[in-house]
Amino acid sequence: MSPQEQINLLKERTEVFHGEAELLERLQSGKRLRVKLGVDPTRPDLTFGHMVVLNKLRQFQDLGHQAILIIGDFTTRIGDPSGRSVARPILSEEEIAHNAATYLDQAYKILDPDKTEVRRNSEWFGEMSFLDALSLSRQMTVARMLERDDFAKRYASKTPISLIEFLYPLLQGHDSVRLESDVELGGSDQIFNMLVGRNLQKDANLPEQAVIAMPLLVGLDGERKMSKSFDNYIAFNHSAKDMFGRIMSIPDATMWVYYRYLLEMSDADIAKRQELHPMEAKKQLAATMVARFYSLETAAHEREQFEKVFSKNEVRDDMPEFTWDKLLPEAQEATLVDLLAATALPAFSSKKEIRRLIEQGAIRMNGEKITEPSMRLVRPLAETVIQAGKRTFLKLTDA
RNA sequence: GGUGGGGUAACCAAGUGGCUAAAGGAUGCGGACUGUAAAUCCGCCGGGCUGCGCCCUUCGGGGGUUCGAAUCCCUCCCCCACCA
Repeated sequence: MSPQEQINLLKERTEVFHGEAELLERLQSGKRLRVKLGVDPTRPDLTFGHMVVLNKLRQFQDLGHQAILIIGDFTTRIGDPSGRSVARPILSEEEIAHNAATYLDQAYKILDPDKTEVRRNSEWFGEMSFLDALSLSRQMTVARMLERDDFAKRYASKTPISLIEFLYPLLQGHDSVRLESDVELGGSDQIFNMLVGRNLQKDANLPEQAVIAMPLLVGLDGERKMSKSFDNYIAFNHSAKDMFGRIMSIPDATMWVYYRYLLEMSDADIAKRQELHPMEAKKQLAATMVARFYSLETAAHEREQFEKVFSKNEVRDDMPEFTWDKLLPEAQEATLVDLLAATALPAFSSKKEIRRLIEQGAIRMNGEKITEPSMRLVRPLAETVIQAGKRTFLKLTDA
């Protein structure tokens, strides 16, 4: 692919693309690009929000370029200033190693491991002296810092800004100097920090990195950005069932955003999809994503199960099984409430909650609605399928 | 260092002596309906119990006043803002 074609492709779906001209030159010189992405070792769970950036990184890899993941193990020790309400716990070596490994496992669902280099920024920060740190901070001015939009706003509204927050972008930028990255990728909340990297590289007489910011993906509610703290996310590690179901729960309008950023579908293809029935389009989205993280078979299975439960009002084929022996080994008879409570399933968080479910007509045994909260069961028990609402199913056997 | 504001259900936020397990909102859950775990409507939403009634725990921690406190007093802890 020609350099210009590469640029055109790489530009797709980005929110910000700085340094296009220099990047083109470098491509024309035949250079294999070094593309950097920072990783936060305090949060090992990747969500579909991360996928937007990872997809872009993968695109670079597919074009033959080198991806570099930076584990911010040093920066973690300082604590990310944006989460300043609560001091972040300092992670131990082991925790960082563990989180990094977990992170990589997930990231490799998208990235090509063979074209990925993993680095820790303690490599260089660990040996820097205070003097080094001071000379690093000389490369930034307060005025330049205050250009940053969120700092400017906070300063104007007299919300405190700690000095360390000023330092943070410098650290991130210094990573770029050390790695001599040609491109830095990130979410659009990272734009400023990434631009600082450009400045520092320039001061170090290095070619400046291009800065590519991807939009922040909207969450399941279709309004706020996807984030764990809003609980509106889908994680790489969600089960196939949950992944499928969660996608089905997004508002119709949001699914097109997902088609665009998660499946990287072209506008033309999206337009075609929009002719489908919205439910069908959403099912296809859900199935494609599940296939990506699990398999085609799993995706087909989940789609089938979903239709069974929600369209036909039937019961799932696969459900957890419990035996009376394990639940209540001593008892020869028990109330339904006690048995369900013993399963410890999330839907049965307390006995009160289970009674509530029964009172609301949510519990079915072998398809029959139970209305009596004090219902008792006696051993031996024939195999019984219990359903609580639309999402919780279990099979109960005697032993 | 000074001044002022604040800590309420594991989220936001009312409530300043009893009728407060504590308004309202958000989230969540259930039901109905449907084109989906979309939308809409209705209901539930601290826990326990031989349940429509009783018991236990809860309003930053501790102590006190009172027949009775989230609400008053004392004390301690923590957060925030403004001024230095």
